[in-house]
Amino acid sequence: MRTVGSSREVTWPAIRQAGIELLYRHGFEAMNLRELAQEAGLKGAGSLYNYFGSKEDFLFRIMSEIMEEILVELEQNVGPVQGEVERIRAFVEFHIRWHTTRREETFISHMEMRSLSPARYKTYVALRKRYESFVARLITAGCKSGDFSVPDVHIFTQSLLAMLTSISNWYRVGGRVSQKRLIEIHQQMVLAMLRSGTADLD
Amino acid sequence: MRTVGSSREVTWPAIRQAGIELLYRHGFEAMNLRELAQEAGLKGAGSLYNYFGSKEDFLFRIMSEIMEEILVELEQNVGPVQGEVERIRAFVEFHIRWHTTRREETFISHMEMRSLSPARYKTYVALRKRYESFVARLITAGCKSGDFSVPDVHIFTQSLLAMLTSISNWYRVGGRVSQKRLIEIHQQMVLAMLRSGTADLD
Amino acid sequence: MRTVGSSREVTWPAIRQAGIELLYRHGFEAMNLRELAQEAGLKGAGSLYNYFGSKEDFLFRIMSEIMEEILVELEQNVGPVQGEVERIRAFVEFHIRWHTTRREETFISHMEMRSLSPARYKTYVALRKRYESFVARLITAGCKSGDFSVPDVHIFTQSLLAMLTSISNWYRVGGRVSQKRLIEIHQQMVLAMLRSGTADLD
Amino acid sequence: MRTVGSSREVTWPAIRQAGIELLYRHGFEAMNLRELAQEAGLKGAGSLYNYFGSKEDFLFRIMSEIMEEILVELEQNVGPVQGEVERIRAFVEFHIRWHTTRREETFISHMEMRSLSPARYKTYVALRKRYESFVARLITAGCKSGDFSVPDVHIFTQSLLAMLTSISNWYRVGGRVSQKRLIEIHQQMVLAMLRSGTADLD
DNA sequence: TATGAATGAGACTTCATTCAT
DNA sequence: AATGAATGAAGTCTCATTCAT
Repeated sequence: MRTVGSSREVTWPAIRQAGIELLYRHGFEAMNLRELAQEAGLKGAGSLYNYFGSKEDFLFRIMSEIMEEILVELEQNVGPVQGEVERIRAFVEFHIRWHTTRREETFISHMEMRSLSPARYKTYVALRKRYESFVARLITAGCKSGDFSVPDVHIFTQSLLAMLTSISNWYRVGGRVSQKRLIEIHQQMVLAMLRSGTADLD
Repeated sequence: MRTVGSSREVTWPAIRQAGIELLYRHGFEAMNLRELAQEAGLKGAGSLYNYFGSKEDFLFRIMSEIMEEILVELEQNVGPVQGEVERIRAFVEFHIRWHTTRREETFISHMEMRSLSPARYKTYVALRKRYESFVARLITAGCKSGDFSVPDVHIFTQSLLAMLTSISNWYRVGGRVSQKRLIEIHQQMVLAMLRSGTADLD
Repeated sequence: MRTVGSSREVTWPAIRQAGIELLYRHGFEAMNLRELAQEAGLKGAGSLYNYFGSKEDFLFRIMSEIMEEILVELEQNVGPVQGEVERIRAFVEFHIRWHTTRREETFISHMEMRSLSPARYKTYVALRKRYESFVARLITAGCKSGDFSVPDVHIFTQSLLAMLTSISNWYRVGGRVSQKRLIEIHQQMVLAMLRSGTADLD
Repeated sequence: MRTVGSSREVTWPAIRQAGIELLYRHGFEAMNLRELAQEAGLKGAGSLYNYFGSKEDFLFRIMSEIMEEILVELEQNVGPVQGEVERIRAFVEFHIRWHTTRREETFISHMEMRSLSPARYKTYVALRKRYESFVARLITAGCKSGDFSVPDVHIFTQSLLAMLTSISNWYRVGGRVSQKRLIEIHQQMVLAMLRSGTADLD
């Protein structure tokens, strides 16, 4: 007898949530589907195959959903803001907020790319590039408007994202620094960096 | 028939080199000892156990050796330099140089921590902390001397290292940007960041 | 393609039977799970892990089931008999019959105790003690009733059981001596022993 | 550099002693040569092969030496005694004394026969048969002289030896019963058994 | 005769995946 | 859509044995 109410709309979210937890704790290679099934409330790993075609397919779905979600939220949070300085401030806030609130997802997104098959890797990288491009365009715009001045937009974008994303590695809710202050500090640092040199607008 | 002259002084370095390569390509969980043995010039995986007690012990040795090496080189390259500004410039250069030259080691050091047992994890983190402390002390000194001014030394250190380390993710020798220019750009960026706010000298 | 109808009720008995055979022929350390799987009608040793958690757990289950079985049969065969002399005769018959009919089980039960983990060893010894206690109580009762007279009940019990159990080492069905005669001879010997000295009824 | 004084006359006894200990503790299949080497004061298992040709050969040597020793002592202790009743008393004393004093050797001799190759098994069984024959002849002589009367000399011999040997399983020096009393009790029990029925002198 | 290291075989165990029910 | 069981492949690790030094 199966649990009442089990169905696609109930089971997949349970798998998804358990999956993120397990991917975060053990990593893709080290996690196993038996445990995933159990944590998702299923008795046997076989049932999972009603929801994905293979373990790697599962990983890809999790990672894609996360990426799509952040893209939607990025647009919602930063899209409407006017003025390059305000936009970059909004971006820093959004990025830090997301990556500290959803540490597990952040971690997975970065760590598990290597476990994707070449085809899915490409697809995923394309998705992620849309995020990076958003930032790169923002900076380029700021350079054109004269608000920013950086030596190399691409390098800058990479370094900026690495710096902001890395916060999730050490930040703990309820720690020495509040999220609000964390954001302020980084807004300040980023703006300083954004005036560090001559832009090349290639 | 075994290779003449094979012995501890020859075999361990071979294992180490092959190990770094495999850890980089596949990750700890996905790599396997048969392949490691083969790439190290051994016929069977069993022979490896003359050099470590378990797969995880192998990982720990590799990671520790890398960390110890970088600590020695850090001291050699930055230790003698005088003046905080020059020291930070030397550090940026050293860090970028090491992490772009030894991309595989860098990658491993960051990705595979999670595969260490709790005890070894602790030991390794302590080793790594010595590197971070070096940088934190440098920045603190600069703040005291008035050369630098940052909102929070600890946060700054973390973000700085993440930014610089991340270069190894995308930098390719022979790419659009020379190593020399890469270093200059980041020295400039870092110095800008280092004047981004009021220091707290806790 | 797997055999239709295979399921827990079919497979475990097959494993059990094959297991007893292999434990008898090779001993616990020398037997291997590949062969066990094959003899039980399974393709790979991995399948066995649906039925036990480890090789040692397998041993424990086999040994426990045997012990539980003999305890049930002891009760059925000797329990109802009245009068100490008749009871001891019934016991000798039952013990010899069981141990010569089920030589493999007997052998395993004695030889493989050493391969149990300390915890399981303890559990198993407790089970076995129930058998020994049954005999010890029988002899004690006989001493009290004046039918028997032995120097030391505990020592006597141990030696008696060793003697009777050892029959399975050399007895072969269809040999020089019939099972019936074997039983008679030992009943006679045991009764002689049971009148060999002054009882201590501690 | 090897330990001074290491030589055949020193090393083999060390191996022998360590071997008996390990065979007793772990059993033949479960013991391993690395540990044996170490406990014998050698650094590597390779050295052992100066003293035996294979692990099984090692086992055979240990077991044979033990058997030969007990045969010599049997002759020394029981051979000179006159009169069947006195001889059987002497035998019971000797057997119990040997098997309780040298518990490890006793245990090994019984448990590890199964690990011998067929050829060595045969050789070893022949050796052991000499011991059993000694006892069988003693009983036969007693039956002829009218001192004893047993239903079946062969069965009796087997059961007698099993009973006496089993003492080593539970007897502990310093326990409830002294060795002296243990011997007396069994002498009494054995003599009772020896008058339990009509001898067949086949 | 001892040592250190290599070999090769094999062991237990785990796991993604499949499939009848 | 879930379950229980089987499959097959692979992985880590152990160990007797060999051999150059």
